[in-house]
Amino acid sequence: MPVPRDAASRRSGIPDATVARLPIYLRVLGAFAESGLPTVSSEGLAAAAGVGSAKLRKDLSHLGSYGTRGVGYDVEYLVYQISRALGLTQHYPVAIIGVGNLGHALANYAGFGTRGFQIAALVDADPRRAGEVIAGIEIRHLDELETIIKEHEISIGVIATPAAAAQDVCDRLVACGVTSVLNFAPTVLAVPESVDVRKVDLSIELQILAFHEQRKSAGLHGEPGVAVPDVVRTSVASA
Amino acid sequence: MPVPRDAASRRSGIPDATVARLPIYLRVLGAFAESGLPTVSSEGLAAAAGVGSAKLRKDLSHLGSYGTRGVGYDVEYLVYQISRALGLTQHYPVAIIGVGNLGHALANYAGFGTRGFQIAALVDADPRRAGEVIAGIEIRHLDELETIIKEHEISIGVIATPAAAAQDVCDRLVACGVTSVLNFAPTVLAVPESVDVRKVDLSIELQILAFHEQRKSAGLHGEPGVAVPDVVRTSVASA
DNA sequence: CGTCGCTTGTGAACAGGTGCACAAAGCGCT
DNA sequence: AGCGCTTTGTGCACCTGTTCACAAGCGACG
Ligand SMILES: NC(=O)c1ccc[n+]([C@@H]2O[C@H](COP(=O)([O-])OP(=O)(O)OC[C@H]3O[C@@H](n4cnc5c(N)ncnc54)[C@H](O)[C@@H]3O)[C@@H](O)[C@H]2O)c1
Ligand SMILES: NC(=O)c1ccc[n+]([C@@H]2O[C@H](COP(=O)([O-])OP(=O)(O)OC[C@H]3O[C@@H](n4cnc5c(N)ncnc54)[C@H](O)[C@@H]3O)[C@@H](O)[C@H]2O)c1
Repeated sequence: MPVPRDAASRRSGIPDATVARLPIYLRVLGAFAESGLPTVSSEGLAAAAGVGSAKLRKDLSHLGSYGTRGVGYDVEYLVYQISRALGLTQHYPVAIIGVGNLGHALANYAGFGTRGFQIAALVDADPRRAGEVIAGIEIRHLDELETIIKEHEISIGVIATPAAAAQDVCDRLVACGVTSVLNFAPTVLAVPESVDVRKVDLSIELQILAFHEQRKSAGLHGEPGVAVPDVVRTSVASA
Repeated sequence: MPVPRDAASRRSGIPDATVARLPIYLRVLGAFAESGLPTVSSEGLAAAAGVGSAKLRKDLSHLGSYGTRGVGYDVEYLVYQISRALGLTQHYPVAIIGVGNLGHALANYAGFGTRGFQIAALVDADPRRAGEVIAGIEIRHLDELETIIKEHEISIGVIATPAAAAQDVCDRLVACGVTSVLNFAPTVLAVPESVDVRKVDLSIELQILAFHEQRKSAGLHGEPGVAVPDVVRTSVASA
């Protein structure tokens, strides 16, 4: 029985690009709701979210036909529908592994819990850190990792360890049932296909910005649109 | 004079998707270089970077025809070429605005300076923070923002203030010449077209993971690929 | 020097995502 | 009820990016 639906539909019914934007809409809608606005047009919402209105309408159309022609979308109802589509009607406990500089900031981050996420565990390899309490959560030692993950039925792990430890930690998380990982360490993690990994990488972001900076300054004293000037293959190591 | 080159070429010669991956290749190549490996095949490099080998070859082909058929790519030379393409032969001073939990972590982050970036200034609105020294840099008060940016000729700004202050800070940065912004605050920033903004948003990442989590657990006790069940439009506010 | 095996670079097909433009649909006003 | 104004939802064309598959190129080896 061939089911030649397109790949996006086969997986979830909602395209990845849309899923990545839904949280932005959700946040903007939250602000609208607080200011008491009952409805928004696609135009208004799109402007606030920094996207085109057609794209926004197409995104929302994947969730269903909410919205009233001639009027717009009911803010509260749309918040509910997007939340439901994203799976935010459930609460997800998360564990943070590696409570150094970054891990501390994450643990203290208030915006964490606002949308259905709750820090259930903090884990670090350094025995001196064990026992320290941050934001009401006690740091536990790495030895207890498996116990803690299973005890709290954690399915989302946040890795904030040094790069060298990340793959190891990730393997252990996956082994005890974690199926989603948010990785702050600058490494490519290898995981089974059934596990989702997203990465947040500061230095990659900066390097992308640097690329565009270079483009801009090159344009100032040269032809716009010229290719990168080629260099003779000499003195490689000197640069 | 019509110049119907494709849009990617018109902008820079290198597609955006490729630019976003080059830093990953660069990091992996760095590891290879340290372990003394003289050359890599596209297969080997692709595996370490977590991409397909064809994609990697196409990416590299946008920089030029480095690489030797039957052999692979010279690791050191490729590092140099990618660095050059990304504009990392120059050094970029960056400013961090907002030195709270997150700002402190960023300022202490060693991996920052490793690839041509250097923290040139720390700025915070809280007068009690002014004078504090982190990683050898003194925190300055927000009032001095314009002076500092111009003094150091900073073109890349990192915003780590609360969301409410982000747009304001961004406007001021742009006004004194900053052309690239890395935004950690959960807000959509409005900027002129000539300015690049990239955002790092923890809660968006988590929400995307939550979406996939939901998909997985739905699959366990239902049909895979079913659409989201529709709900009657009642009791909107109750959820 | 010719041949063989390996790996690059790329044309071409494909897939996913975007933006335009408009018909369909609801609302309010007369 | 009818009309006109507004805004949604979507078909369609376009464009960017991915994947496949293979000819061309290079080194090694006999
Ligand atoms: N600090 C930043 O702003 C920043 C920015 C981007 C990326 N990162 C990355 O985030 C990671 C953490 O950065 P940081 O500045 O917090 O470093 P850090 O050295 O301050 O903290 C690392 C923590 O991880 C713990 N740890 C080490 N091995 C562990 C293991 N196997 N299991 C559990 N915990 C372990 C250490 O005890 C330490 O507390 C690094 O990979 C870094 O590259 C940091
Ligand atoms: N802490 C995290 O892990 C984390 C994660 C993701 C996103 N964020 C976001 O990053 C931002 C900072 O988070 P944080 O935890 O460091 O908050 P924080 O409250 O600890 O720090 C904010 C700092 O910004 C300063 N500030 C306020 N207004 C300012 C202004 N107009 N100009 C300059 N400085 C100003 C404050 O004095 C304070 O030092 C927030 O927008 C937060 O939502 C934080």
